[in-house]
Amino acid sequence: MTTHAKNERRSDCPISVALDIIGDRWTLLIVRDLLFKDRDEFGAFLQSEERIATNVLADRLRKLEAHGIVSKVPHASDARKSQYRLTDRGLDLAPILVDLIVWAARYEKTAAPPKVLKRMLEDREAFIAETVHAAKKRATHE
Amino acid sequence: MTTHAKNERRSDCPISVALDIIGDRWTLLIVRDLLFKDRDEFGAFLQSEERIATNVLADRLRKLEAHGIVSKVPHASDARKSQYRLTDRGLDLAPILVDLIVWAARYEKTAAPPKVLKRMLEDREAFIAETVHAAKKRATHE
DNA sequence: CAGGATCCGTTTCGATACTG
DNA sequence: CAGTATCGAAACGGATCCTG
Repeated sequence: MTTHAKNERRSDCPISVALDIIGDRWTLLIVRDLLFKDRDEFGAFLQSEERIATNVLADRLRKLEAHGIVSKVPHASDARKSQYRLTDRGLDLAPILVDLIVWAARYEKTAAPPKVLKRMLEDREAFIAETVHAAKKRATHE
Repeated sequence: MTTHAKNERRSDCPISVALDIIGDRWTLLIVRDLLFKDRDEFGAFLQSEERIATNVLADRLRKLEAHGIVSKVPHASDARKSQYRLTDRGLDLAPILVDLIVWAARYEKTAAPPKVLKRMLEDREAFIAETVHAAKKRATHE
């Protein structure tokens, strides 16, 4: 049922929404998928390597929708499917996600960073613009 | 024990650390407290209005330390206390946290935003610099 | 008294089976 | 394919206890 009646706490740093969305592993992952990967369907999210469970995914998509970050629309061609799109509010997270990824990568001494990362670093503004544009495009006519 | 060789998953977006730290309500909150509030002791974190439990707090501080985001040092004047400081890596989160707070506030139609928020918006760079500087200062001679 | 650790009832998670 | 139902396992929250 998960009628999370939101016990909204007031803080002098209005971070409550951010806590719910960013401060949750799974919602963060979904937003990442929507932004940077070509995933916008239920089944596509499931294929993320982080292996989210179906019930948790359904719950988080509902939460994202409730917060106005994602909107659910019936799929254009396939009646069985639904498509999840980032709203403007969700798209506004793009720069933050990029910075977050860059931050994480900076201290991670793992193998060679992927090309994406290089672009994020050297061409941040353009990369963000392209990402948002691509996400919007996907949303309109996929 | 910094044996964080755990279940490191490889992703083409190296977001794993970010998931562990930012994608967790409590660690996110601790970092916020360290950055923007004058809290750097165990007891101080407990007084956050979000009411973290002592066992969870201890766990998250350990996790932050393991990830090299926070360091624990004996308190200068009071032998009973410990002080938690943000490392350089932790301080690098400042711009991201600021953007996150601004993002959250932009869509939150609650009461008048606090002064801090105004500064974050109108004077972002300077505000971040001051915040980091203040955190460092606190760390050295509090 | 500050910084935890431990116990314990409740909530959430994660895996899988199941349904429309 | 997109979810829901179920259930054991893990995490949480709160209270209390312990230790320097």
